[in-house]
This record gives sequence, structure tokens and C-alpha cells, in this order.
Amino acid sequence: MAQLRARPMVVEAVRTTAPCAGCEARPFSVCNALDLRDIERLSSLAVIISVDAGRTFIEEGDPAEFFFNVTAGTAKLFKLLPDGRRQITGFASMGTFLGLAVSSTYAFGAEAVEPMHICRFSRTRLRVVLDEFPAMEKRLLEVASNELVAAQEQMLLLGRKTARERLASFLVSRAAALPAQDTLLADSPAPIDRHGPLRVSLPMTRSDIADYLGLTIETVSRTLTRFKTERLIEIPSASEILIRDLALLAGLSTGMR
Amino acid sequence: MAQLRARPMVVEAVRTTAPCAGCEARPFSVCNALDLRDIERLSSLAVIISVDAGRTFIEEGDPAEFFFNVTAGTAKLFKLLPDGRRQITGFASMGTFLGLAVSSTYAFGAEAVEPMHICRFSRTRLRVVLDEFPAMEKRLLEVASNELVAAQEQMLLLGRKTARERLASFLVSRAAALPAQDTLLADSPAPIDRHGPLRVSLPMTRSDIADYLGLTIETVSRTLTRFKTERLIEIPSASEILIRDLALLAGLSTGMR
DNA sequence: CGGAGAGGTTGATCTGCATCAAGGCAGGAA
DNA sequence: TTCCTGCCTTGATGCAGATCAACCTCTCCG
Repeated sequence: MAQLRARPMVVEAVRTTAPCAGCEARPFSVCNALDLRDIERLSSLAVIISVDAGRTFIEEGDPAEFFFNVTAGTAKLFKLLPDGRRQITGFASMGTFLGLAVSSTYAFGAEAVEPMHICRFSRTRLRVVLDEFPAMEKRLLEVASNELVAAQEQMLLLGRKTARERLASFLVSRAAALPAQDTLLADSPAPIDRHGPLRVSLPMTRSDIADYLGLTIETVSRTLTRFKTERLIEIPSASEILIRDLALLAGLSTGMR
Repeated sequence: MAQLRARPMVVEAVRTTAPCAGCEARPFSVCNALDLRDIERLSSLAVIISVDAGRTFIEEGDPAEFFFNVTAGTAKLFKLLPDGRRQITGFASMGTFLGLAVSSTYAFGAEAVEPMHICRFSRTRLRVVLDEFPAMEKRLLEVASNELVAAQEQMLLLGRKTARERLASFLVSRAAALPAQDTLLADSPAPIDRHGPLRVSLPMTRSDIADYLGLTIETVSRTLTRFKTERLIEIPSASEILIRDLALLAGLSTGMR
């Protein structure tokens, strides 16, 4: 259970001032609450940074100087125990807003699992702007509320579900998040109850999945293999899963058998 | 792991329109963001209800018609799996605001563990008022952010801590929450690092504690007994714990030994 | 092309906590 | 008082998932 991990240093490549107006992530993010004129104002505060895969860009306990908005790539958010045990509390992808804590230090760390682009704001300066734009503050409250609901769902998973149910839940939630990731054209309201095969990408390692689900690498691997032999999924490559019957998997995730 | 539970009906005793001005819970709640004039306005929307111990007043999945503000007593918030497994996601006491979800249905259930007084607002009507009082909306964002941090801490507990560490964490967090509960006089910033004995009350049952920590009743009982034999705590009664060395317990809660 | 290293899979064994089982204890009703 | 009834404790046993240990399979780089 206890495994120590290296702590990569926080280094970032600052790129340029942000062109919010043409931002691809805007439709998915809190920034969308503003109209074009206000976006201009926001733009002046934002700095876009690039983060390499494996790079830690938020260190738990460090002074919380910035807010972040993910515009490309995926990060894992995590908390550590002194002996190195790790709990991943979530994955952040395009449109995710980070750094909501009221405290003056970050309550969690964040590390890129894929190369990322991140929009960075000074906390103090964004706070001033937020007072001018109540629409954005309202949007942030919505985001926080949704994350709270997701967090409660994850507590149910971690506290009461079996390994099988955890993996099933994970795959189903990945599948549910899909349309926001690739179907930019269709404006359909998320085909969650689809039956046909569904391709899910897993940019994170088995170790990350294990630390997210409160399991070990071995149990994750074994359980996925078992799903495969049961014809619930296919595993074309380690980072890609094909769901053959989403409804069945969804049932499994809540303990139906 | 699977135990079915009875589902008590939702019945509430409506009392009267709320006198927010003299509300004892106000210093602890979001309402404190408003000045006396605005409080008057808020008062007109609030209805105070009494809830008996054991009564469910929020049913998971029901239409989310109300916001709630706890003014007295304690509630457990929980999510259920179809087979009856339960995860308690938190306890709500004086000052706690409930019902933040954006969704149109409640994402969790709530049941009183002690007799309660609750301040109830119509969601739609409060929303209108919130637009007028950005200070309160801002306060809600703070509350949500803090709960998010607490939720992440709980995920770490549920995903990665041992039974001993979970119980230690639970007792320590109960002790940390103490000053807000009984020390109204002193304005000290929470004596978390105290060493002397510290009295903690546990209004919830062992079953509730188990469902909050992702354990069984038996493990909770055994672990507390072990703490007692190790002279870390005393147990004058089942609903009361005396912490003999908070610092030691706090160390235990993060895996130090 | 080969070799190294990181990540993934599979098998054998162990163990912390769950499950099953039996009392104990305190408070309320008759 | 005695008898419930709900909650808690304690003991014996079982098992899901952790741990320990190979081995496989990529991918990258010389």
C-alpha cells in the first residue's frame, strides 16, 4: 500500500498572452459566461502556458497564487499521504477550471498526463474582475456545485463499491464524458444510453486509474481482463477501451448483476 | 456489505415564517453575508421547519424544490446503491447550507440524527433574490469551495487510509469542528493543536460512522476499543469520546506511527 | 537491429477488514 | 420490577483485494 514516488519539480514554459476570443476551450469553460466585450478584458489577465506530460504544475500546499483553466490535454489531480500513498481526486481536461479553494494554499497537486495547454490567471487580479462580472461568479458556483455532486458520487464509489463496480463506473463515466471531447459537430444531448460499441480513450496509466479508484494496479489490470473475457469490453491497446454494451456495464456499476 | 434499510417517509412539521434577524445560526451561515436590511428581505422567503430525529427530509432523486439552512441539530447526508449499501457523504449541523446542486433533482438524501430546526427556501424564489445580492452568491461559492476541499480529503480517506487512520481522522476532524459548536465566547482561531483532553460528542450511531468512513459497525467498534486500550481516548459513553492526546491522534490520521 | 526501461499482465500467497454469530447494556413500556 | 428493543461490543471465521514475484510488451534511442 505504501509506495514512495519521486516529486518532479514545477517548471513551466510561459508562452504568450492569451487570445481568449479565439479560444477553442471557451465553449466548454466558465469563460463562456462572458460576452465578447468582457472576454477582451479577461484576455488581458490570462497567460497561456504549456506543460509537458509528467510535469507537476500545482504542488499541494504551495501558496495558491493562480487560477487555471485547461484548454488542451489532461491532468490528474491528487492528494498525498506522508508515506507516498496517493489518491487521485479527479482528471481535468479541456474546459476544467482549477484552484477554487478559499484557502491560501492549494489543497491538491496537479500533474499533466498528456501535453497540456493551460490558461493561467493571477488569483488576486481575477478576483477583482470577478466582482465586475457576476455572471462569471455565478458560472463558477455552478461548476463548483457540479464538482460537489461528482465528489459525492466518487465517495460512494470509494466507500462502498467492489473493484468490479469501480471499474465499470469508471468506464461508464468516461463514456458519458465523450461527446464533449470529440463530437463538436452534433449538438445531441449526450447519447449516454447507447448500446453499440463505444470507443473510450484512457490517457492515464493503470497506476493512475488505481489511485483514482482506490485499488492497486494489479486489481485494475485483472478486472479489465475479466471484463474482456466476459465480452463486456475489448482492449485494442492499453490506452484504449471499446465498450461493447454500455447499458450492461452501467448496470454493473450500481451493483446489478 | 449489502444490507437493506427501511425508507422512512418524508414528513415535516411546518412551523412559522422565519425571524432571520434573531437567528442563532446566522453567524455561522451564508446569511451572514447580508446586512440587516437585506436580511429582512430574505426573512420573507424563509420557512422554519422542525424535523424529528430519524426523519428523512431530503429524498435522493426527488425534485429539488428547496434550499435548506440548518439552524439546530444534526443531519446525515447520504447516497444509496440499489441493494441498500449506503455512503454517508457528510454531516450537516448549525450553519450548513444544503441543496447546492445545479440539477433539478437532489443528488443525495438527508436524515436527521438529532431533532433539527431547518430554514427552508423555495429554490426558484431564492434564485431571484440571489441575483440581487451578489454578496450572498459569493459567500455560497466560498461554502462550495470549502466543501469541495473537504470532499477531496474524504476521498483520500476512503481510497487510501486504513481503518485506524480513518477513525483517527474522524475524531480529529470532530475535535477541530468543536469551537464552532460550543465555544461562542472565545474568538480564538480554533485550538487544533491542543494537547490536553478534549471532549467530542458523537450524536450519530456506530452504523452512521461506519457508513461515513466506508467501514462496518464492528470495525468501528473494535478500532475505538483499541484506541481506548492504547490510552489514546476514553469512552465515557457510546456517544461521547474524550481525546487524551490530539496531536498523537492527528499523527495517526496521516499514517505516522 | 538490439537493449533498456517503463508500463502492463498474470500467478501465488497473504492479510485487513467483512461477515457470521453470540451476548451485553441501557432506556422505555407495561 | 421485568421484558423488550435498539445499539454496541466481542469473538471466530472467511474472502476480496493487497502484496510479492515473475514475465511480457511495447517504445524509444543508440
